[in-house]
Amino acid sequence: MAETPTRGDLARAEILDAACRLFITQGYHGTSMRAIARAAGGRAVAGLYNHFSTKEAIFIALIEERNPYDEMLALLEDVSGQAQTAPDFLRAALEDLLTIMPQHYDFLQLVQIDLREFGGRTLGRVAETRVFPRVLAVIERLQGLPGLKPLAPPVWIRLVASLVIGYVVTEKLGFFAPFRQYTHDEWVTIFAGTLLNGLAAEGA
Amino acid sequence: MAETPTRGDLARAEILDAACRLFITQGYHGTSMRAIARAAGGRAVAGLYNHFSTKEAIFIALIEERNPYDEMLALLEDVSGQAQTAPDFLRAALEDLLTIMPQHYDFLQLVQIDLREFGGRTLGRVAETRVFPRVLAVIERLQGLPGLKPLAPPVWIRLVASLVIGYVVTEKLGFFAPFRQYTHDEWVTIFAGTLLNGLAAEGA
DNA sequence: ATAGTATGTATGAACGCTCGTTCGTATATC
DNA sequence: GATATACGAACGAGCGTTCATACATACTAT
Repeated sequence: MAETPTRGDLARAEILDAACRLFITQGYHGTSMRAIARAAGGRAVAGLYNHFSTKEAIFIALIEERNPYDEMLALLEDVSGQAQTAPDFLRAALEDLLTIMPQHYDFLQLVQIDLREFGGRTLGRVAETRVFPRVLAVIERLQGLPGLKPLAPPVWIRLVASLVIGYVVTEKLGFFAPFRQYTHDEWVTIFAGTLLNGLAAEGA
Repeated sequence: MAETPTRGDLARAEILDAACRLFITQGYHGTSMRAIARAAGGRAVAGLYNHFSTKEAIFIALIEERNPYDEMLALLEDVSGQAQTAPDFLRAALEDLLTIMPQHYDFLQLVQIDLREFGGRTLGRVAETRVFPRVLAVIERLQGLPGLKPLAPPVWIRLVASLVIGYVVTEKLGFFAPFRQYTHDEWVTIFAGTLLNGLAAEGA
């Protein structure tokens, strides 16, 4: 395996790269096949159809082949196996996810496009078959750890998802705020530090 | 004032309602003028141009006329005037924002569309002139309150924004999770309760 | 009160353009 | 010579927008 890529493989990848860039900045319906062809090395439109049967097939390929779920789930499972208390788990998981997330910014944008313009159909297929089962297993293990308030398990996945998604979206919104951008370390401080410890320790 | 609305006013509002609905579910470029006309009482396309000069003008009108900034800023300023400590402020502000936010779900969706398909131009104009000055004033007042960790002021607006946005987006994502939806009270418990108090009190 | 008129609001048909896709064919690659 | 990949040209369909025109409403002059 790891065969040397054929000319077609390279073309396919170049098309996916270009399409991803355009989908993210213009949306799916705002991106034309001609624009993709132009951005993928100035090709002709017709050539795209040697690699993808339709425009939607390009989008589906991006969601299915370029998602970070395997990497993220592996880390989550690793953390869940090591943490001794629920707060430990949450803090470690946040640290890991906040590290991985920015490396897959493109995919998160694609997710939002799928939600907006396809009602989430594309992501839904991937999540239901490949992601949720493993997340549920992690939550189950988490149930046995001390330091967990009596909240239903889904709260945890939503809590983490909310923080991480908020982090990413806010970074984007930050464009409008006349403030400097914050570093990764500052974000970890804010979420896992200030939020979980400092504030409440001093609060009412 | 408060004149009785003319036939044109009613038509205009009906068009905006229909356009908002379609933009949210299909995106800006995924929504056609004909689809808007059809959804706005089965009108003819040409009639839309008696009320809006272009398709983009409809979107701009939605962002400019149907944003909740005045209401939200008034509440934020009210809370900031009453709170005696920074944690008090954060908790009260969260409670208020989580109450208001779901009532303006549509607008938050429009914001995301503007970010995606227009690079945020539309929202940017509104935010810079009408929103940021007032937010900065609140942050300034907050600086004088006890219980505030030595973080730069922008952290606070980002923190709140992150939580609120995450909450809204996660509610949307919840569609894919095989869990029940959570009530407003449960969310307040999770954010202002568990997050700020319970967890850290039991954590390391 | 009535007739006439200006104004606001609606319409169907059409224009030029771009869209996603297909076709026939040419050029690489093996 | 077979197969994979590329191309230019063309298709029908749908797009945003405009135009000429008709109906509804409100105001003015009689």
